[in-house]
Amino acid sequence: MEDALVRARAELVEALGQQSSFWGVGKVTGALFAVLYLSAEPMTLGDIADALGTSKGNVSTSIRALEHLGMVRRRVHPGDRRVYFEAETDFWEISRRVLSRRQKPEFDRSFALVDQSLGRARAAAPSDEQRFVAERLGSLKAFYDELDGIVALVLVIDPRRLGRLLRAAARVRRSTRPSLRRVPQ
Amino acid sequence: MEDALVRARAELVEALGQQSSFWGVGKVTGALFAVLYLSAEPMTLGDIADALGTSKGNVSTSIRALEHLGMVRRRVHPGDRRVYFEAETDFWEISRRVLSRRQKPEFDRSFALVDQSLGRARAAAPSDEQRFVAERLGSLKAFYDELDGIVALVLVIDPRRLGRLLRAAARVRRSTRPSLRRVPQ
DNA sequence: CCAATCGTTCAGTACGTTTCGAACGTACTG
DNA sequence: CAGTACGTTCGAAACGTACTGAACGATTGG
Repeated sequence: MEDALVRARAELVEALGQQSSFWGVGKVTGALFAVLYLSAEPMTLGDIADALGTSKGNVSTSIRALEHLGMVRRRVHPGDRRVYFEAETDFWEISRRVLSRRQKPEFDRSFALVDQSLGRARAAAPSDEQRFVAERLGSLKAFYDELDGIVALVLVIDPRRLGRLLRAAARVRRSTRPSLRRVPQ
Repeated sequence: MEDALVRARAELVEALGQQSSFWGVGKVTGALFAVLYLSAEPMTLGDIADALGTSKGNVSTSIRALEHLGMVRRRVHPGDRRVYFEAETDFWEISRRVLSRRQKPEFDRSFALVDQSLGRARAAAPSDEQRFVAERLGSLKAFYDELDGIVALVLVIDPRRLGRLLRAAARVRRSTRPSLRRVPQ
């Protein structure tokens, strides 16, 4: 029965719709991507609106967000004034872009604030209180520094290399500290 | 002037309050943690409410969320019926817990849905359409698989080892493909 | 040049989430 | 046994965000 395909589609649409907040986008936006991703042919804005059961206006707005994240491409056929949309299929590339365009700036802002706060605390008049606050802020900054380095690296490194690297690291760790191996349920 | 310390505190409170949504908690919750983190002594619920300029009820709710994430500990002194709260200071430990208790389950649910969807698509009656959908879902699942492996690893691995590892990987990459080195602004 | 079709915009609205604050239960004090 | 000092709970309000639907400009074909 062809019905199975329909259900498969519907389920992915729901799945991506649900975890849309993870990417930092609206529910419709996630579902929209799912629809495009599972469509063999590029779709027009009206097609998508129908498939999602929502308004064209909504789709227009959502799709712009996806374009901005590099998750959707726009394609125009000569002699056809409709605009066709199709999904980007390289998820590692998508992740990189989402990370760098959405998460990273936010992270950087926060980082700068912590830095500034630390500077202020260090400049304050010496006291037990001052030393305590400065030390805590120092620890926090150190953490942010490391995290920042990791994120920056993930943005540059090849995902397959990353996978291999981590697997290798895991092997070393397992053989070093076997007590931490996961207990089979 | 002692004022600098006060401002340093206020700035961190604001910083963590702002990026609170990153951890998946409310604004007050992030600010609350900042207050506790910069307090030399453990604080009672009333203290915190005063410091934040919010209600005790609000703090009570928020602090429970932080406890559940392992970001705050509760401590009772014998002969004092007040409850004191103090911040967890090991951020790597915190990250691990937040990741495993909040992000991971959500991720797993989504993962299962994709898996199920793929199963359904593969079971559907063969056709061009069916092959296309099955292939796309297969790619998505492969991506999720890799991602899942990475997350699982990060949850187990020692952060310092991770940092060293990534730095090493970056060095290799830089020397291999110097053209990708970042252009100094 | 008109009608139809397409994507975009925006003000209004519906919805979910966060926050407040009063009421409550409990445990200690005198 | 009051009275007080806690932390908790919960309904109501405030708030922000996502969505709707009509109006609009642009483009194309008749």
